[in-house]
Amino acid sequence: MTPAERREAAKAALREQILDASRQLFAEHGFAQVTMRRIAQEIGYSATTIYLHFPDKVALMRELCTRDFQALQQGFLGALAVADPVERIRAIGIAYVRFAGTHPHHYRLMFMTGLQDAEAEEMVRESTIAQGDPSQDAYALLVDLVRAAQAAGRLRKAKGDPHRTAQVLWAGLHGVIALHLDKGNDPWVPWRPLGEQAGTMIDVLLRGCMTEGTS
Amino acid sequence: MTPAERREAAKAALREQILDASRQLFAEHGFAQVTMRRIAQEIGYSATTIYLHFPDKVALMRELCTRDFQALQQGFLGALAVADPVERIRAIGIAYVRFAGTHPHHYRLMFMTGLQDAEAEEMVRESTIAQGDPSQDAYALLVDLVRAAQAAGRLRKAKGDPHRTAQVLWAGLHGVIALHLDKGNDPWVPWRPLGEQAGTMIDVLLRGCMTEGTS
DNA sequence: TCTGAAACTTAACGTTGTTAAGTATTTCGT
DNA sequence: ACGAAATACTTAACAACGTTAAGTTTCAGA
Repeated sequence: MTPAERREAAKAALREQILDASRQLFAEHGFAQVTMRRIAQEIGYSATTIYLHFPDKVALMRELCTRDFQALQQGFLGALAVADPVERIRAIGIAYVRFAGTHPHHYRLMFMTGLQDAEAEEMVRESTIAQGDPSQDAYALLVDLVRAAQAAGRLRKAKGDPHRTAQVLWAGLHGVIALHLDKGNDPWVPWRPLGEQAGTMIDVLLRGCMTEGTS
Repeated sequence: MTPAERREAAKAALREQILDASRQLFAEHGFAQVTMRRIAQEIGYSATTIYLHFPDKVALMRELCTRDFQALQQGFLGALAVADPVERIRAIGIAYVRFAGTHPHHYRLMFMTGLQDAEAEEMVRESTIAQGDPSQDAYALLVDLVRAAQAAGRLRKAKGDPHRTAQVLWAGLHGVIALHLDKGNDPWVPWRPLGEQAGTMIDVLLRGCMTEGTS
């Protein structure tokens, strides 16, 4: 291994170390509560070293998000084995909620962080995920499943647009999760456990989207 | 008017001025983007003056939230005129989404701000709104409407718990709104306009909750 | 008119993300 | 193997933030 390679490998390793420390800290305390200096302390370097590997704190978060999208995608793979088109969608939904319940801070990072418009565009452009490819793009996968269920005559064709149905399904589950994370401890409302509430949501959504008498 | 009264009136007026300036700035730029110094500049006082009227920035936000809850409640009043139990729920939902679309930053402040557990408890305890009274508590109102629709045989009784159905309806709409606010500019997903998407959501949710053949 | 409290301001603290400048350390051409 | 240049990393610092302490003005009540 030439010295140049060795140097580059060490650099990549440190970059990975930064990502690992950040992931753990963000997951434990939340994005805003974690400072650059705290991350630096965790890896035994000074805070400014992080800026040799990432342009700023948001970029660090973005990289974690991109990777976590892929982890979420992995969680979907098991659900794809289900044969029935509607039950397959239900299984995907349950996997989605399970991910959110297991990694609440990751979920918040990925879906509840209002990044600016420019950042969002940049994120898509820079991303290594192939948009539209169902094996890599979770949203495209959901649209595909909806399309299949509609083709099988199990789901209604909402104005011929599978996106409409896919987005309703996604938004419904997101609503349950988001309220749970943001207001779950609000004593004003008698919340039920996340899994239970999400189960009810999936039931209602699917029933609302299904054709008559095919359940 | 005694001088003491005059002083107290002036103090209350300034307090109101702070609230007005904060509301407008928060609504335009968002909570985190507005600084205490910026608010102070707007009202022509120094930043520390605000602390003579509010303990901290979060308390300022809380006061605005409490008032906005009441404004939202007002928006519901018109919808209550609808006779049909199910259509009344639909009208309430539309009013809710309209509020979110008209005051996105207010909505974010009210429903997408993860306040700490202690703060949430304190907020309920300090609140002047009577919890459980449908004329003041929007959630209690929704539960009441669900109960009525169930009693009329139009909505299914989900395990005998109206909270379950109410929370599903709320979470569904919240999901549409939250995704719209946080990810609405994400070019990854072909989003539809908020009103349209929310309309689809209400249709699906109500259909999923209704008893057979009563639409 | 004097006194004391209330209203308000300036100065400052500690913390944040981030940048500038400086110091080792290491690689590479000769 | 030695000096130059690039690389890795650190310390010091900046501007901005929420917030607190201390000081100054204003003004009602005796």
